[in-house]
Amino acid sequence: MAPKTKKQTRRKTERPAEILDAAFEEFVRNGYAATRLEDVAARAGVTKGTIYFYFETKERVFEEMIRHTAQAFLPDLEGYVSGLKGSYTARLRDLIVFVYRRIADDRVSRETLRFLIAEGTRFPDLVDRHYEEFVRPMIEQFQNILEAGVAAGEFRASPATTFAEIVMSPALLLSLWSLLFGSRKTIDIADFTEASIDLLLRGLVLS
Amino acid sequence: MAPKTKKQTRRKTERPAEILDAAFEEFVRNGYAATRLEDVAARAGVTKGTIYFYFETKERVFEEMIRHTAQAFLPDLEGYVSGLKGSYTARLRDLIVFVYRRIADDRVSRETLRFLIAEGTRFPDLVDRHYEEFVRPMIEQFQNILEAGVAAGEFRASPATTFAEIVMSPALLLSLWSLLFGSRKTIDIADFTEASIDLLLRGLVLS
Amino acid sequence: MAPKTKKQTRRKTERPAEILDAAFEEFVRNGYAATRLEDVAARAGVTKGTIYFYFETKERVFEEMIRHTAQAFLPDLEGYVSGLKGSYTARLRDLIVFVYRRIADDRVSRETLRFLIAEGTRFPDLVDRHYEEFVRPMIEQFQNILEAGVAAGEFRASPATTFAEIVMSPALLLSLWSLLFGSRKTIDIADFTEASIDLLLRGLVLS
Amino acid sequence: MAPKTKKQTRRKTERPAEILDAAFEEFVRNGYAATRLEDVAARAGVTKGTIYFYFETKERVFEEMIRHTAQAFLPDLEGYVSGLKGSYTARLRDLIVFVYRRIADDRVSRETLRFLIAEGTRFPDLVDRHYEEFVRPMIEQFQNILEAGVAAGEFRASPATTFAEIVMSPALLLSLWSLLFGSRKTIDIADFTEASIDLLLRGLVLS
DNA sequence: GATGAATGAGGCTTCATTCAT
DNA sequence: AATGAATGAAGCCTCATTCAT
Repeated sequence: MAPKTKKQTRRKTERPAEILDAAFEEFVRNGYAATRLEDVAARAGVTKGTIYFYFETKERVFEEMIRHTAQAFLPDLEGYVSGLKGSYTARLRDLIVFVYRRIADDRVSRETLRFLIAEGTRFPDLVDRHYEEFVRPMIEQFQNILEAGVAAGEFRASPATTFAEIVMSPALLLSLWSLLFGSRKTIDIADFTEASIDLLLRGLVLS
Repeated sequence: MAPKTKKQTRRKTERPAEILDAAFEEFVRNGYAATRLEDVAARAGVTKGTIYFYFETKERVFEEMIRHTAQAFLPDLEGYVSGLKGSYTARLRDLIVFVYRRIADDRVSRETLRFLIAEGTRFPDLVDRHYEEFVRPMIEQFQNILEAGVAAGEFRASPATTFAEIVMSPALLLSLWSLLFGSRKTIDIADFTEASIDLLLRGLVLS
Repeated sequence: MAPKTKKQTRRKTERPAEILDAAFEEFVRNGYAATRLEDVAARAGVTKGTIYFYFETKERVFEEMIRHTAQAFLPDLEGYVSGLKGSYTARLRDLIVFVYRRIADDRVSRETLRFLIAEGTRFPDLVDRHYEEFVRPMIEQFQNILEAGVAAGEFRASPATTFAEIVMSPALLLSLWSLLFGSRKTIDIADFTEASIDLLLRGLVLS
Repeated sequence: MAPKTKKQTRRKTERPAEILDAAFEEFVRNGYAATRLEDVAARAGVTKGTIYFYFETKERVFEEMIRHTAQAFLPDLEGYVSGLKGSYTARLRDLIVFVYRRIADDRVSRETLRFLIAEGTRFPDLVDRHYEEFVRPMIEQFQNILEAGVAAGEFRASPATTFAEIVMSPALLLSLWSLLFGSRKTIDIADFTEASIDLLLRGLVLS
């Protein structure tokens, strides 16, 4: 096993990921239509042709890029949830902080949201896939805690406990705020999160 | 003034608006980059050249279209707010219903949000303009009610009263939901709104 | 009626034909695949874009080019045949000379045959169209004369009189010869035609 | 020599022929320009690189393919002719049947003709080579019989006896017919051949 | 001998924009 | 005001060819 073989093998294996990483950056910079595959190639350190060796079309690059950057959130989420302890109030608070950080703070998640909103009409399968792998699991986790909290007599059985989406909505606002205004107008994420949690728990928890 | 002249005059005056309406539909259908000015022209019942008589570039058409469709929200909002009566709780509830309908239910607002998210990087002025004309006034109105409610001893002086954006976040979620999933996955807007209001007021109002 | 208007109108009308004429020359020079539309444009004195204003694709240019160059043979043939006089032997001879000249001598017909052979698999409709407009009428005219000649007792009722195609075959050989060998190997068309006619009539005519 | 070695050796020797056979099929299917060497490779069960081990360029593959498929006609022809017996009329008839079958009936000959017509301008050497190895020998054989028949007093000394090509022309028509119309329009080869022979001999043979 | 990853020139096609009428 | 023919820059994609392994 000469190192040479190893190097090339690694190359062949890593190339697609390198290309998709470069694609992410270029698509972020210019949007789907205004991005030239040649620039993606240049950023990845290859030439146009190489991209077409791994991906059939520009659309395919985009789709795979979304898939690529979206990987491995589910395990994180489930791992985190299974580690939650304490009262349901505490668990809800912790999960909110965890999820808000992911949605509002993480550049990749944020820009992926932009892609899905901007190009979702052209790539409905991507959106649905994202729903299954991101949105639904997240909502279900919140739902679980809400229902368990209600069952445990910790939370009030309000209509809001059937709309776990509500709990996520301030995080979405933060994400959109960042997408729209970038650094021109900022919201203090920590304070905003705290305020949201405060409001939420006051509305939920039985006094 | 023969009727012909009159009609033609009206035509001349309406042309730009007709073009912008057509542009809105085409940009919705395809997104900014994938929309061809020729299709806009066809939909408006004119030819490409005519568009260039009224607008300098495709970018200009897009910008004017955003302005055009966004007009006349401010007066509505201020008119509505000035008509609010009763307790601050009641006023807040009424304003939320009014605003949610606008943000979540109105196709034009929704698609404008998509445009701003998708193309905001390319048109930061548009976004900022929108902030001034939509987002800030809305937030201020909520802020006013929240502060007045606190001052009146109706609302708790929670951190949330300094983040009026939170109040709008469920509406944004509804809007995004619709942009992403269209008719594939729906949330009952009325129920969702009620649940949001319920949660919010429980969190805010002093018992 | 300013001459300017006239000029432009004429332009608009003539452009397609000019492009197709240029296309014929370029396709002859390089074949279908190796011809660049840009060269066609240059030869026609326009730019690439103009071609796409009039024709959807390169394939369409090719198809229309074939149609364009093929026009107006049918009228010639029928006109010629209706003018034929004398014995059927004489008529047959005259028609052979007329048709051979067309098939073997005319560069456009010859190169069209090459196009059809080379690209016929890709454009079967073109081939079938050509059969209907060229081959079948020609055969029918020969068939008519052969049958009339037999009926009149001038020709022998041989199996060949049911295969009028045979009569055309020496012309095809001449055409192919020219397509294959160009000026490298030549056959004296007049002599060859005479020899063919001589052989044919000896085989057909009742002594 | 283990059987493995033997097999591999045989492989090595046969590879070029296998590639050329595959090339023939692909070139038939798509024409020269539209055929991708990768498809040739796939059909031959090798990879692109292998083709370049045996052939320098795509042009070379094409040229060699033509040579490869064209091999071994000359021996057949000469063998057949040397076996002919009987009157010159009978010999001519037999040779016509033999040659017609080859030209009109054999798929390889037919498609080779298509290649030569389609790409002959780009590969004049191929055409000339074909002339020397196919066309000229064939014509000479006919010429020989015609001249011998005239000398023997069997055939009339008509101008046609100096144009042996005429004798081959119905076969060419059959071949072209098949190339152009494939199975869409068919001519009964046997009947057509009989009719041609009948006509020809009536025109040639002294009564 | 054979592989297949990588290259890059080249062509088709699109479309924003211009301008003579 | 409006038309629509014409332009030409630009980008996607193909594929013959190379070469390290």
